[in-house]
Amino acid sequence: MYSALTTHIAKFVSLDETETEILRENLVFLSVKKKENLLEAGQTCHYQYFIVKGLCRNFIINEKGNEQTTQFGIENWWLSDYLSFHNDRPSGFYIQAVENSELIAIEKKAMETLLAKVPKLERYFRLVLQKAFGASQIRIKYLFTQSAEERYRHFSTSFPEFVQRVPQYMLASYLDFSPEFMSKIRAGKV
Amino acid sequence: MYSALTTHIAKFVSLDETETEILRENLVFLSVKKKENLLEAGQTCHYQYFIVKGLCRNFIINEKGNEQTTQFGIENWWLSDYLSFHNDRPSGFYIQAVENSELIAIEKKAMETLLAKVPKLERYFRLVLQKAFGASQIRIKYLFTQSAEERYRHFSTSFPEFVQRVPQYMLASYLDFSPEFMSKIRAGKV
DNA sequence: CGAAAATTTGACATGACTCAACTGGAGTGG
DNA sequence: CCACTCCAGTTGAGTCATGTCAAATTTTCG
Repeated sequence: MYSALTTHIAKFVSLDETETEILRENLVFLSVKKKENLLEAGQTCHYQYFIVKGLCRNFIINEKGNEQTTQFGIENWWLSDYLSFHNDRPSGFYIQAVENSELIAIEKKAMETLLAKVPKLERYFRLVLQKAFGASQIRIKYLFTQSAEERYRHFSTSFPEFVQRVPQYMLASYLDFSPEFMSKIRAGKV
Repeated sequence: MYSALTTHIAKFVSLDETETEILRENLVFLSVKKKENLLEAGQTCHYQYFIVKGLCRNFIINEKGNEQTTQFGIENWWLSDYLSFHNDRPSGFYIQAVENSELIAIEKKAMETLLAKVPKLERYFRLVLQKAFGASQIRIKYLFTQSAEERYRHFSTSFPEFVQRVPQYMLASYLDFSPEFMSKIRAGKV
C-alpha cells in the first residue's frame, strides 16, 4: 500500500526500517472515486497528497462559473495548495480526482512530527518541491511564449498518453483556452 | 555582508556558530550592476541567488526577439532556474539585475557539501521553496482568471512600492500584455 | 547637451471567446 | 435491452480584448 511512496522516496534518500515505520505511522491511505473532491474552495488545505494510482487535478471556479484546471497530478506526484497549507489560510482551489485514485495523504501536524523524527525527509520534500517549482517555471514560459495552438500541439506531442486520460475540456482549461477552440484546433479549422 | 541571509535563515531554523561558519564558507558574495546578467539562455544554471539588496528578474527572449519577464526577486528572495539547476541542463532563461544589486550565490556542489554538513538547512530550503511554489500557484490562478486590466490593477494595488521600482515594459511583460496596452490602461483609455 | 531608451497615442488587425444550435456516445432506470 | 437523459464534443457566426505597427513625445543618463 505504501510501497509506491517508499520507492519514490528511495530515489532521493535512504530510510532504514525504523524510519520507514515512523513514516507509515504518519500517513493516511485513501481511495477516492472519480469526481470526488479532496479540497474545496474556502476550506484550508491541511494535507499534501501523493498519488499512488490514478489522476487528480487542482482547479478553480472563475466568476463565470467555469472550472479552470491549474494543475494535474499523476502517479508519483504530490498535489496540494501549498500556500493554504503553509499559512493555514482558506484556499481558493479545489483538488479533485479525475480518475478513481489511490492516494497517500500527510496531514500538516503529522508532517511536522515526521520531519522532526526523520529529518532526512526534509531533503526528500525539498527535492520534490524543487522539481515541481522548476516545472512551474517552464510552464509559465510556455504560457507566455506560445499561442493556444502551439501549446496544444506541444503538450500533446510531449505527453500523448496523458492526453488520453483527461477530458478535452479539462485539458483546454489547463492550456488556457476554451473547449470550443480546442475542438477547432483538433479539426484543423484554425 | 552575510547577515541578511543569516537573519532570513533564522526565521526558519536556528544555526549555531560552527554551522554559520560552514554556511559562510560555501557562499559567494557578489555585487552586480543594473542590466548585468547572472545567467544567459543556453548556459546551465549552477547557482541559486539570494538577494541581499536590489532587484533582479528572470526573463526569456521570445521568437519575436522581445524580453518577457517571468519572475521578479527583491530583498530576501531566492532566484534560480530550478530545472536547469536540478538537472544540470542548459537553461532557456536569463537572470538579470534590474537595479544595482548585492547578492549571495550558492553553487550547486557547494550547496551539496553544505547540506551534508548542516542538514538543518534542508528544512530552510524546503520552506523557501514551499513558499515560492505556493506563490507560483496563485500567480497562475490570477493569469487564468483576470483580464489584463484586472491583473494590472490588482498587482499595483497589492505592491505599489514595487511598481515604482521597475520599468513599465518589464511589468507589462510579467503581467503578460504589451507595453502599449499598459500605457492605455494607465491613461484610462481602455 | 544629445543620444538612446521608455512611454504614449492612434489606426488597424486578429486570435481567441461567446453564444447557440446540433451531434454523438455513455450511463441509467424502467 | 430499449428509451431517455445528460454530458462532452463540434460547428458556425458574430464580437471583442488585446496585439501590432509606426510615429510622436518624454525621460533618462552618459
